[in-house]
Amino acid sequence: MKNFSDRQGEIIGAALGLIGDGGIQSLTIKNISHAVGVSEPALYRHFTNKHEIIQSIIEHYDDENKKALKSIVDSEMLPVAQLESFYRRLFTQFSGNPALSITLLFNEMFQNDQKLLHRISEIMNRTQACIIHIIEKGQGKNLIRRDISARSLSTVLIGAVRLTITRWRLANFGFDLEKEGSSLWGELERLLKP
Amino acid sequence: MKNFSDRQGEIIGAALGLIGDGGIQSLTIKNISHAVGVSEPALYRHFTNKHEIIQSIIEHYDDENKKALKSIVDSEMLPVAQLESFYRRLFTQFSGNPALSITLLFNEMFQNDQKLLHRISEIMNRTQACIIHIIEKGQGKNLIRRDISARSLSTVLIGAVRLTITRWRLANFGFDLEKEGSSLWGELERLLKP
Amino acid sequence: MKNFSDRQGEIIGAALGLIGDGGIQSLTIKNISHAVGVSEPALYRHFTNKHEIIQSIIEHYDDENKKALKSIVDSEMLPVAQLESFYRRLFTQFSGNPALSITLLFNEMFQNDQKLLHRISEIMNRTQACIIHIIEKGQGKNLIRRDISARSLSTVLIGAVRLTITRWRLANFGFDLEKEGSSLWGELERLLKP
Amino acid sequence: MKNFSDRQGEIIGAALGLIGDGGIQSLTIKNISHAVGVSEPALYRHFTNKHEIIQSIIEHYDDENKKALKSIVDSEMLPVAQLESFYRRLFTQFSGNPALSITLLFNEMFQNDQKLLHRISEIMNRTQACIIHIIEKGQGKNLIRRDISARSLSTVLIGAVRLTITRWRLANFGFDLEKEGSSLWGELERLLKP
DNA sequence: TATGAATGAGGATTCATTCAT
DNA sequence: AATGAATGAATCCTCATTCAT
Repeated sequence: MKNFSDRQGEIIGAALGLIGDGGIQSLTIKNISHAVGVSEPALYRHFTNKHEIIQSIIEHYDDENKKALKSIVDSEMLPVAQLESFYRRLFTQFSGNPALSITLLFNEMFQNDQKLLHRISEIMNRTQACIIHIIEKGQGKNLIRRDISARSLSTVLIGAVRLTITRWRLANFGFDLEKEGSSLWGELERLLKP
Repeated sequence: MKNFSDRQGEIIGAALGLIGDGGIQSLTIKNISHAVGVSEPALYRHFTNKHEIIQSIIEHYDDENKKALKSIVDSEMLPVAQLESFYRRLFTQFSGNPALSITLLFNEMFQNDQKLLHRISEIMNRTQACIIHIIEKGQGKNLIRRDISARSLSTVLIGAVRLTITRWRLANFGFDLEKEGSSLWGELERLLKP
Repeated sequence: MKNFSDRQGEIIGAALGLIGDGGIQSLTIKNISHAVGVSEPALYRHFTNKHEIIQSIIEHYDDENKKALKSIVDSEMLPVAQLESFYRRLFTQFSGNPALSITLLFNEMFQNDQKLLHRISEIMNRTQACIIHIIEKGQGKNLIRRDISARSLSTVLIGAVRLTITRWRLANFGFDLEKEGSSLWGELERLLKP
Repeated sequence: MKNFSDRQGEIIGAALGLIGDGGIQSLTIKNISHAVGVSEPALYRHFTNKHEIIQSIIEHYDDENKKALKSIVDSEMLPVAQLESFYRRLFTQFSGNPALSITLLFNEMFQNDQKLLHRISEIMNRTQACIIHIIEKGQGKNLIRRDISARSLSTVLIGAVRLTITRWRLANFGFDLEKEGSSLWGELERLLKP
């Protein structure tokens, strides 16, 4: 859990915003420095590299993600409620900060950097492992159908979330993501029932 | 349905390969021309723009996609079999040509081009509309569960496919996509049952 | 007096038009070939070079100019009438074909080609020599003031013409050149009077 | 009245020199940067564009021109002396810095840029308006002939200057411009007399 | 901690020209 | 006589990065 300075936080925020608005193509040192309101060389006081900035974005996202997952898993809720909680958190979070939605898609962006790709893969796997764990608990208590593997159910769940958010982005954030997510959840819940 | 010349086809192929290997970042005129084996200016005989090359990639993908969808919808198969057919086609196709998998992810790549984004959105919507139509037929014949809307089921289905392929990419094409897809399908089928 | 083929004439015409519309910057092989309606390599059947095309434009202009001057000098008119005739011819000619006005300004365009520059200088000098000759005849007959050298008077005359046409170009051909020229001539005539 | 930094001044100077030597054709970013002694990208720290460089050349010229005109008009000299002063300033100035002579010919160079053309037109008109004003004052005091409009006289005057300088350029700066100008002025003065 | 100035490498694109057909 | 395809050289410009201050 790296600790970022204020300026570093600012920079990461600006970078996230830029990626959200215009894709990685618009993540240039010039754009970041403008967004932060400093000169270009100033960035090199806070990060050795453009690459380090990107890495930090991912680590930053990972931190937040880990915390949220932990708080859900550690809670006393029933498994299905935990899934719902996880599920709703995503939609609420993205609704409030559309730029964040880009994090879901990191894997497409850093194709030319094996190390980064590997890191992203790790993060995705950890999240899925967590979901699987919750589902298995639910299946153990017979609250979730057992005729389908926890793994497949997790794929269905996460896949549906990702696709919905992708469509939201493509629609230029033009529909109410939380409402859409809410109505979808009602159906997904039915899908999970034993 | 545009008709591409031989060279145009070659260029589109090379471009697809480059995107597949290194993301849009590596889709440069230089790289394309090297891949095709000609000089950079030569490309401008065949496309007026780099942008036109990108557009053509998308149109090319759209053509193939449309054909495949049509042949499935026009077939005599039962709805669930049609879904399976659509589903398997994707996995087989991508298995054979990993670079193609990039097409699923176009939406993440051309963030700074509203027109292109819109076109991609259109293509995605058409595909989903088609899936929904099949599911509704299945629901009409009581072959597919009716307690969940066709739309939600399509989201679940497509989302699961996309996520699986994404994971395959992230794993560096390191597992057998078709096998993974096959086992997932067995479970999805059970999910669809009334 | 070179003889140009039909196609060569067409090409020279197109080139003149292009220069007139957008300056030498727009005199490209591509633009010329488009204007003529043939492919780019086709031009090389008719001229060995882009340079030769430019040269031919100048020679073409020279031919026309020489003919006009000769017909005026050979006429029976009085010197002042000859001057007026020369003067009016320019304004009428340019009025009818604005693109032609560019010829007056050749000297500014081919700055990097000493040979061409020299040729243009020659043409200008010949024209002025001719005007001087006419003025001297007028001075001999006491029809034109003698307190100012024929050379200076020619400079005044030609300078006024050039400036007027330049201003017309700058005004985007937005005023009636012939009318403007006519009214100016009335005053110039008075200036020449003994 | 824009304020240029030292480097900007250097760049404008280099650009003027290049245009003077080889026309706009030789005004390339590469040439300018070489002339200044820096790399090509360095120019973009000081001007956002090649276009902005060109614009600045014109504004720079305009500044100098305005100042000179003002000092002449504000002086106590008689109108004809003012004309002479204006007239001689041009010849002296150009004599000392042949590259500057190019400014007289800007109008021929930027044919494809309507905005720039308009600006040049403005500058020319202002200068002429100033000359006309002086002449009118002279006519009011009966120091300049009244049978010819001030406007026509200004055209004659400016036209003669421009033509002389053009010829000087064409002659490769091969004659003494100031002497030539001096002798011409003697005659022009006679032309102006009532 | 910050900046103004600079740069090498590389980006897309246009140019005049050549060559096989 | 004409063309489609190709190209080396040059165009303007942007990028991430460095360095002296």
